[in-house]
Amino acid sequence: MSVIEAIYEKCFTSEDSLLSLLTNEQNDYVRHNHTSLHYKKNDVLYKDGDVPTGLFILAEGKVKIFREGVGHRDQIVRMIKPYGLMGYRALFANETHITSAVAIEESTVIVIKKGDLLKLIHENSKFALGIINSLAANLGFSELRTVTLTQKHIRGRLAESIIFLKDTYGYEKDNCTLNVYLSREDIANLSNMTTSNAIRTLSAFAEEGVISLSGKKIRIENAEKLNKISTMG
Amino acid sequence: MSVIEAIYEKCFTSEDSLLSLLTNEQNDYVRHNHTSLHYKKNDVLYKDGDVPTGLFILAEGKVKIFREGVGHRDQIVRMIKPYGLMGYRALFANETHITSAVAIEESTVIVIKKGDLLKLIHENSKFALGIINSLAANLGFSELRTVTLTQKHIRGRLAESIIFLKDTYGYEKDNCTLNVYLSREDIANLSNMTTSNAIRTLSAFAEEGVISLSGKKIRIENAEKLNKISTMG
DNA sequence: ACTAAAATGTGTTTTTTAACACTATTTTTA
DNA sequence: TAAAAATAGTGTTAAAAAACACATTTTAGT
Repeated sequence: MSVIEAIYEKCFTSEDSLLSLLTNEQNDYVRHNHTSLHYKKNDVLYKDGDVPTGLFILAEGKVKIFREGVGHRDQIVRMIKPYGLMGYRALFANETHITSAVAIEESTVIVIKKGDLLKLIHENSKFALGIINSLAANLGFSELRTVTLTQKHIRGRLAESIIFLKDTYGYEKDNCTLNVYLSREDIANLSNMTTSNAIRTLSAFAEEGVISLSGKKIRIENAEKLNKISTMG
Repeated sequence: MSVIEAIYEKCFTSEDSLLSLLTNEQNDYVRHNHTSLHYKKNDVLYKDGDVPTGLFILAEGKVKIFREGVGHRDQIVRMIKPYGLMGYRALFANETHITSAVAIEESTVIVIKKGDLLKLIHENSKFALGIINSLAANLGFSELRTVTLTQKHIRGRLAESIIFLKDTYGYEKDNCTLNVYLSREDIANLSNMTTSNAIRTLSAFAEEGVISLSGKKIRIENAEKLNKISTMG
């Protein structure tokens, strides 16, 4: 099995994946009834206003979900890691998309179209509960985020974003470099601040020995201090 | 049938209520297997940190869902109207509550306990889809709200909150008075601003003829202008 | 009805952060 | 590989909104 095939396979079998909740029969059905899409860095998966077509499951890569707000300023509202779900919120709410999804690195996606998805939910209550669990977790994240983005000061917001990126994508082998590479602008859009302030505050953290920077690489040097900044503001 | 009984009955039959998706048999089951709770203004339904016990359906009244943030400043993240669901997000995410729910006026709630709820979902995929639809709608609201609360300026945020209250609770018989009475502090907590600024900005809107104020009564005098303030900032 | 407490309202000061203007560096691409 | 474009970085100014300090009014409890 090639590397690509192995990754693809895990999307159907990993217990982290929603698809692992399918019956053998359903699993088989989906294997023969889905679309597989490949995206390069900066490619658009869907955009604000589009009609949702189905459930997107990220097999490999990283995706940002954001909404354009006042004066072309984007707010990143979610970040997707492998086995994460996308494009289903609008579908289930019977709305058009209110956010856009863009690959931040090369990504592979499995798409299950609306009709098939509803069939799976109808047949399999465990699968339905998996969807419910995912939406509930997302809603919790969004509500927590609303509070911190509105109430914490710049340093607290940035520290929290760095911790969020660590929790979502983890470290590289060295156990301290964030396993995700974002532009300063994306970091700003995640943290509700201007790009200038993201740059400035990252530099301040580096100066204080909390993190260290080298291009887009961010290393957490003092996790405790970072937590404190995130919590205390 | 008394007024109370009629309200209660509608919760099981109104097509706006999730319970209308139940089969006759299930409907009957729930009628005999639920708790009915009554709350006075300012009573706590559940609070941040509590273990979720079941699905709360608001039969009558109004409830605010909020989270205490930095320095005891609350952020209201949802407002519930009759037939609205509460307390189910944490339950489905297998978490403790991350928000608190407090009645803003006398309220009646129907509680379906976790076991029964899971049984209903297992048996009835339409009901499951109803839950999914509700979570998806809430998530959309939360994501939109995150963007406006972080990006709009005070006037835009307050205007949007007033429109939100109108959309949620509607007008009184006069067709222009908001059918909900909030303290200035609650309005501030809904709009991410200090109480002083909520008071000041409400006065400014009244001065400009956009709204008129009389105690906790808010009348929309110029909906078009209000929309413009909300949209343009 | 009377008092204490809570909520509302207003002016001033201070803090935070965006906006702006620009340089330097890195990355694309022609 | 040189030019152009995009990204990163820095200092300064301006705007927005919080914090603070009170006065006034309304509400709740005895």
